[in-house]
Amino acid sequence: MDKKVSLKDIANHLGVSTALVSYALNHRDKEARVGADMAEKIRKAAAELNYQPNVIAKSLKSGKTNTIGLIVADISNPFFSNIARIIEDEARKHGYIVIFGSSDESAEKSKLLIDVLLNRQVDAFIIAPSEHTEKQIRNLQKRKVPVVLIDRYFPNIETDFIQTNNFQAAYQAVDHLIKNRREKIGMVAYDTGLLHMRERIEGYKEALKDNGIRFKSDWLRKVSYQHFTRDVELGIKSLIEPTLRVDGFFFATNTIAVESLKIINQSGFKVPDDLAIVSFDESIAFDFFYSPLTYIRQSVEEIGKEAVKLALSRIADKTKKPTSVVIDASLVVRSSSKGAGKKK
Amino acid sequence: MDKKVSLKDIANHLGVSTALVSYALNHRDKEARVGADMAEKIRKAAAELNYQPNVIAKSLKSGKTNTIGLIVADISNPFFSNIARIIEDEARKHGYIVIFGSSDESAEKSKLLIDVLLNRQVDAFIIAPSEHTEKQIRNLQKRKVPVVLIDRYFPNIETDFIQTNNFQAAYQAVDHLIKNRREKIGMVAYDTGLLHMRERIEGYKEALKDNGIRFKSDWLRKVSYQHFTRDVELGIKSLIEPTLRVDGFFFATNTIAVESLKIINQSGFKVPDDLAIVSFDESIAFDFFYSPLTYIRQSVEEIGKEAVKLALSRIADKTKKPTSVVIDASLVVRSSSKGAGKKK
DNA sequence: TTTGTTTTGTTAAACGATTAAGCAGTCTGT
DNA sequence: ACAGACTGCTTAATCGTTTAACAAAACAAA
Repeated sequence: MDKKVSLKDIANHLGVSTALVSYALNHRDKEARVGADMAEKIRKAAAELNYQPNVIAKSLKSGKTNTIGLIVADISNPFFSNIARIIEDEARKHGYIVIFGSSDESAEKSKLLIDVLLNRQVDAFIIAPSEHTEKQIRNLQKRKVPVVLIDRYFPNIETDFIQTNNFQAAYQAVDHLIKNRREKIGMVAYDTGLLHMRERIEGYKEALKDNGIRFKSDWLRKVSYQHFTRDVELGIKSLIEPTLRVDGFFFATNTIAVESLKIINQSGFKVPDDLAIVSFDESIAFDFFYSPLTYIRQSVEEIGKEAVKLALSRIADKTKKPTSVVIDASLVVRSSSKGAGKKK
Repeated sequence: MDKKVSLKDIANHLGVSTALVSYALNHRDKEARVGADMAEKIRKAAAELNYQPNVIAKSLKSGKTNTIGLIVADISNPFFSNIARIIEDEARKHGYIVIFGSSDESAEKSKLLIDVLLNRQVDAFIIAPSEHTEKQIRNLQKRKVPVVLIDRYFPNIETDFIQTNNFQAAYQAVDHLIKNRREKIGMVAYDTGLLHMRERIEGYKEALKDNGIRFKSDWLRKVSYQHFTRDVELGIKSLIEPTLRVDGFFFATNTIAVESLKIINQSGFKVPDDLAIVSFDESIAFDFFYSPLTYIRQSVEEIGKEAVKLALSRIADKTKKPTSVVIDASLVVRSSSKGAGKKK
């Protein structure tokens, strides 16, 4: 009961060929014309010997590993680990397992990860792509490796992707702030060319415009991944200074929001009276902020499930036209964005 | 530049045997006595053709997959996703990748996962074991599959494991509460036989005892995974009722704490004046609770790194005596446990 | 000129499965 | 009685590597 038993072991044990054993265990009795009693005998022996097929060998033969490679910015970020969990469950339902890697928003790390996973012959990639990784994605496509992008996408690459309707969500959030009587709304976003971020910014601007508020470029603060803490602090502080003195904030992600809230907490300004706040994404922190945050809820459930679905259908048909799925987000209104001034 | 190029392709391209190519690319020039210029030629060709070895084939031959299987209760739980991130980085440094699975604290799911990963021929497991999975762990050991347990362990199984010193940490936490003039301290823990939980409870009791406080069994509330929300609510509510009216809480995990804080928030009791609080683990929520929580900080960094280290060393030597690593946790004191009553 | 020693390759088996093709027997129908 | 179909199983190639064992040629030593 020590070394693993192989097909050959079963074959020897019964004095038959490995071919027969393979057919029987794969329930190919009919096509392969395996005798009924022999099939039974083989399956019984397999069970007795506790035979477990060697998936590696299977993969080598079939060229399929039943493995999905998942690349996100950081698996320890709740947004991604939540998606990872959904993807894991969904993948296993279909007999796939998930290998993951964190790119830290770095194109080089991303490339390394893709190479590693490619060598592992993953059947498909699910990627939340970092900036400047277009070439990597294109390369995968050229090699006919199924790729599904999540959370972000590249407009000039035809890929399967699934994404929240960032424009709509941002628009809705900012519109909500304005409807709650805020007029000077600051936004803190990541300094990246990635489209999802640009869409959020566009939604913000459009909502201002449609409400007759002229966008001031000082209201938009872009923070870098490298100097995140510093940039957020500087950004928030300058936005609440008398010169600008915004009365509302729209945060482009939960990480930005969490960091910003710390600064706001130190500032003495009160939410929502002095400052109204809406953030993208969720965070358990939002629930415990003294004025629970209004936030944009992306359906990680749907993103994850759809991502696996797209991946599997592309594995099944590599030539089909790319599908893009855009899902609407919902605004969860809580106290941080309550109306200010006169009107209740 | 489409289909992947194999050793054979390079061999054909140069008109040599695959063996030679293999030797050259593995830099076995010396042992295999490959001509210096030929070796050069082969390596150049490989680079030109962008040869990437097929890891699956390698694995089949070598019996090694350079893969670590990670099984935790839930990858979307920050505690585990943080560990996962460390393990991922650490594993990749050594040429390993990580496949993960979430067991949801269920022994059946755990068994399924182990079987799946076993079939994938993972070189080692890193597992945060669920209750009633002793047999599964023993089985792996019997089959000589390297296993490292993290976060929890089984006292009657000799395994490599790495764990926080739960007793010490809990003792320290509760002792701290008492030193801050709390005398009726409630504890909410998971209802599980797993030793890590029992150790936390023991630490709690011992701290009470050493401080001359007689433990009342009503103070200890065990909540099930299945009826988590309900159990927590009932537990907290009964503990703050006049009959018991505890003046301090010790929460056994961050999940319990987060859920409990919600109830406490509704209760009207104030932290730390009416109730002092210390929790195990971290949570971003703790930072934003109006009275930031004092908590026990486990070093996920150390747990993750050590887990990989133990796994690799066991892969290298399967017969060595199991190593157990116990790391001390540190108490991060903040306002939620500030002294009550007279004494500042 | 043999015999040995190096040097530089090649051959072929192996890892553990899958699967097309082949080969005896046994039936069936006319 | 004999072609053809069917049954039940085996052979052997294959996936992409690795590696032990062998071989051929060049060269040195006797």
